[in-house]
Amino acid sequence: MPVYFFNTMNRRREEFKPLKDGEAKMYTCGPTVYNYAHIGNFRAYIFEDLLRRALKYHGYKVTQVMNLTDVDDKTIRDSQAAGKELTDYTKVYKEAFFNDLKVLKVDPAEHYPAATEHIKEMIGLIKILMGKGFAYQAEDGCIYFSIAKFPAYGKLAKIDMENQQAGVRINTDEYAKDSVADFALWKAWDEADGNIAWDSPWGKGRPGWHIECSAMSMKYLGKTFDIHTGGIDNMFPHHEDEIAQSEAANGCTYVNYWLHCAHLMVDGDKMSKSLGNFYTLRDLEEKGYSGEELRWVLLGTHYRKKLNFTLDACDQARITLMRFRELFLKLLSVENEGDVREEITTMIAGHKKQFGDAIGDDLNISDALAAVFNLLRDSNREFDSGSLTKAEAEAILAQFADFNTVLDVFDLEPEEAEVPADIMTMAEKRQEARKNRDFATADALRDELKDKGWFIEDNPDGWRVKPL
RNA sequence: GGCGUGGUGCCCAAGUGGUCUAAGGGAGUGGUCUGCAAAACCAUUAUUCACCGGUUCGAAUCCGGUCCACGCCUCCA
Repeated sequence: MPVYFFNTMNRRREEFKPLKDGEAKMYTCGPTVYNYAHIGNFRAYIFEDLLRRALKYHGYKVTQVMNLTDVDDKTIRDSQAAGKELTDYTKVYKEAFFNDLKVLKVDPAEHYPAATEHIKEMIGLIKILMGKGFAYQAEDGCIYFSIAKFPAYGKLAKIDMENQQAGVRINTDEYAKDSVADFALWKAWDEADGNIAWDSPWGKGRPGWHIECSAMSMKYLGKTFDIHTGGIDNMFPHHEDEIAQSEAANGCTYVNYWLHCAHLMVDGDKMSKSLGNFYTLRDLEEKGYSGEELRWVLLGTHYRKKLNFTLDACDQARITLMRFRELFLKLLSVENEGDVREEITTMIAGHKKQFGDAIGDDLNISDALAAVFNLLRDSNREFDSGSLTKAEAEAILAQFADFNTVLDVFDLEPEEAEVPADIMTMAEKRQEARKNRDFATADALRDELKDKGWFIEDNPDGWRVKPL
């Protein structure tokens, strides 16, 4: 079954044709570890997780690289402000980042190269660019990439450099570069860098931001690879610069498919570090939301569409996931003997097909979730009819497990909550009252239990107590 | 100024030339069940897809124009 992606390079939905059959190599722009990542960052990481899981669902072997930017203006600035060594400072946020990924059930990438551990590769790449005449050393000692030497510059962002207004806030006089748009490959050391410096053929200094992605993707994925992902705002200039560096140095196509994820908004406003209106995962965990609930919210909007994040949506996610949980509990309780009826097999297969087609069609999550909800509804209906066999219930649960390899939001083996003895006693007293048709007492006890956080549910064949 | 995205029911949202009198979720309403609830299920809520014009046997889907909202061009996923 073919898989399709919307390729930003051509602004079209295209069939995915990997360089090597059955394998997908992807590179993802990772975090700059100078602070805790916020929920908007995680929107992107969850999109990339969905992408790799969708590829795997369709049988691809995935090799993903995600870089960690642990040296740049911000990490240097903030580590100095904190009075810490750079590596000690970034270590804290690296660890926090991996912990957050775990909470959100983001599958780990195959490689997480850190910029500071690949200085040698970056210098090597800059050497090639210098050798081929694409880069030059300016009077300030920095090495710049000369955009004028790379005519294809702007092909991803569809920017024609001739027509660009010189940025309103750029003071051209401050720069030693030949052209304002030229970007730094290597930054010569200055006092603000403190003790952060590496030796290079061009004097001591540190790499520019863009060069790390080109150098590290080349090392782990090759000169040309299948998929490059990132946030829409990284498209220009960062990804454009990556293309320029890599294609100038290697003389071949850098990436075949570019996938960009839209922004996350909070209550209708753009969220960003500079605006300061952001939630970290910690903030939301403190409010009592689980990783699965947040994952459900971040997963639910198609990646190319702006996602409006609200706490209301998180509350809703809890209720929705509870609906599934209730179904799983019901299915696990089925004991009827018997085979799996043909119609059940057909029903399950139909929903599986819808799900697979949807997730393979540029990650159409809405349609994929529709399939999941359709299975929920049909399963409930079958359960209610009372004819469901244990084998059928297991087949349905197996299908949810299959969906869960992509979604990873369900607990497929939920357990009934432990009910404290005093709560149980009250519930039993209520049943007694109901039996005697003393509904006033029964309802009073039900209200009292509700105040204590427990809910009594009467079923045709009994009753149960569950937490609110 | 340049580049780009989007406007689908009360809300979120899929669908991008015929099976669309438009999927799915939320909310509402009616019903089955229940002592009453809850849960679950059933029914119901867009002859219509921002607006105007065009192409076509046929358009939410293509083309042109208008209006509105938003993003990037500057560190940011």
